[in-house]
Amino acid sequence: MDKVRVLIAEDHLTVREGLKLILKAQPDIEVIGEASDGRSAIEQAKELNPDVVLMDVSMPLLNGLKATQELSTCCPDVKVLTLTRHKDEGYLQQLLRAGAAGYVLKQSPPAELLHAIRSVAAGGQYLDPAVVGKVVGGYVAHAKNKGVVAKSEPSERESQVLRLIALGYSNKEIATQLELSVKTVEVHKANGMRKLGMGGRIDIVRYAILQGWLHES
Amino acid sequence: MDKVRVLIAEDHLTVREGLKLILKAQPDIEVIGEASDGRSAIEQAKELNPDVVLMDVSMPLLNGLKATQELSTCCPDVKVLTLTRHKDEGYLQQLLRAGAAGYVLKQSPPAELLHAIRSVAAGGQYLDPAVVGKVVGGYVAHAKNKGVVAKSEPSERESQVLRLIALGYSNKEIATQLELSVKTVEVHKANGMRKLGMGGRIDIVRYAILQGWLHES
DNA sequence: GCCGGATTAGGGATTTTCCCTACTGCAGCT
DNA sequence: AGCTGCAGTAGGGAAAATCCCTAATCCGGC
Repeated sequence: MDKVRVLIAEDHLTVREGLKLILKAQPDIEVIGEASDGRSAIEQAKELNPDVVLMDVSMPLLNGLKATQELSTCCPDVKVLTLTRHKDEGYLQQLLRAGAAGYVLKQSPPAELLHAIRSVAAGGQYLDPAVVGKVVGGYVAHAKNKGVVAKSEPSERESQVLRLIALGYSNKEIATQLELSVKTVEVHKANGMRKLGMGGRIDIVRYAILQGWLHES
Repeated sequence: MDKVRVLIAEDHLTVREGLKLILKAQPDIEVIGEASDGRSAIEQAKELNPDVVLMDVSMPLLNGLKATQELSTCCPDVKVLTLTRHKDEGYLQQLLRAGAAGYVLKQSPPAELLHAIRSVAAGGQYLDPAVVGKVVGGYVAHAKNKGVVAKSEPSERESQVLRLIALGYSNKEIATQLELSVKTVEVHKANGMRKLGMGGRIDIVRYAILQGWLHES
C-alpha cells in the first residue's frame, strides 16, 4: 500500500518541524512538502498533488479558510484537513462549507491528528470529537443566520478597515492612519460587514481571529 | 556533563508533542515534564526544579507572563524561556521585566530554539535575533528582582470586562451578559485600564493577545 | 475605627457610530 | 457608445456608546 502523501501548511517553523517529526514517525505517512503561507500552500498543492493538505487556519498572505476554498475548486481531489486552535462552531461551519474534509484541534492528542489524516486520505470526513456535537445541533440553532455565507468577499480597503477595527482602533484613528475621512472609513466598515453578514463588532473580532489578523505583530 | 532538564509549558497538545520530539532528539537535552497551563507549570517547576522552563506566552488559567513573574520570585534558579508568536516590542519588554531569561519566536527555526535553551541553561540570556534590535534602550537593566513591573493587577471583574471588550463587545452587551448596569461596566473598564496604564481600546486588545484571551473558544 | 480597594451605579457632556445619500472612476457587458 | 456594478471617496443628521465625576456599599487590614 502506498503511503499517504501529506503537504504541511503552517506558518510557525517550530510547530511545523514538530508536526513533521510526528508524521515522519508513522510508517504509512509521508511528508512531501511544506508551506508557510496560504499562497504557497496552493502552489505546492497544484505541483505536488498531495493526498492530504494539513492546513493551519491562521496563516499570512492567504488564510486557511480562503486557501481551502481555492483548493477545493482548483484541486478537488486534494483533501484538506484543517488544524486550528479554535473550537468555535462558527469557524467549523465556515471551514466545512469551504470544502474542508476535516477539522482537528491543536489541543487534541497527536493520535487523533494521525487518525484524521488517515480518515480523510481514505476519502472520509473527520471532525474532532470535541467539536462534532456542535455541527449537528449547531446548524439548527444558527437558523437565524439563514443560509448566509456565499456573501461576496470584502475588498482590500474593506478588509484593511475591518482588521484595524478588530485590533481596537476607532473609526477616527483608522481615518488618521489611512489618511481618509472618518466617513469613508465608516462606509468601508459597513460595506465589509454587510458582505460578510456581520452584525456587530464581535463578529469582526471573530472573523479577524479566523483570518489570523491578530497574530502578526 | 548533565543534560539540560527542560519543562515544557504549552497548551496545545500537538504543538507540545512536536516540541518534545525536537528536544528529545538532542543528546544534551532532557524533557522532564510538561504542563498545559500556567498554573500547573508553576506547580511542576516547584516540584521538578528544571533548568529551563519553555513557556508559551498564551495559555489558559494563568498566562505565560504571570507565570513567569511568579516563577521568578518563587523559583529564581529556574530559567524561563518564553516562546511566542508575537514579535511586538511591548510584549518583549513586559516579559523581560517579568524575569524571562529569553524570548524565542515560534516562527524561528528549531535550531534557534535549541541554541536558546542551551544559552539560558548556561546562565545566559537569549533574545531571538528577529527582536533583539528592539531592546536597544538599556531597558533590560536586569536588576532582575522586580524593579518597576508594578502598576497594580486588575481585579477579576476588571479583567473579565477588559477581556470582553477585546473580544469586541460593547459596554452595553457586557452589562447584559454579566447582569450589571452599563455604568458599572464602564467603571470596571476605566479602573482596569488605569491600573495597566492603558490609553485606549488598542491597548486592551494588545494586552488581551498577550494574555491569550483571544485564543480560547 | 478608619482607610483603601472591589463592586455597584447615576447624571450629564462628549465622542463615536449608524443610516441615508452622493459623486467619481473604472471595468465589463450589450 | 451607453449601461451597470462596484470600489473608493465623503457629508448631514440622528442615535448610541463612551467618558468624566461623583458616590454608595461591603470587606479586609493596620
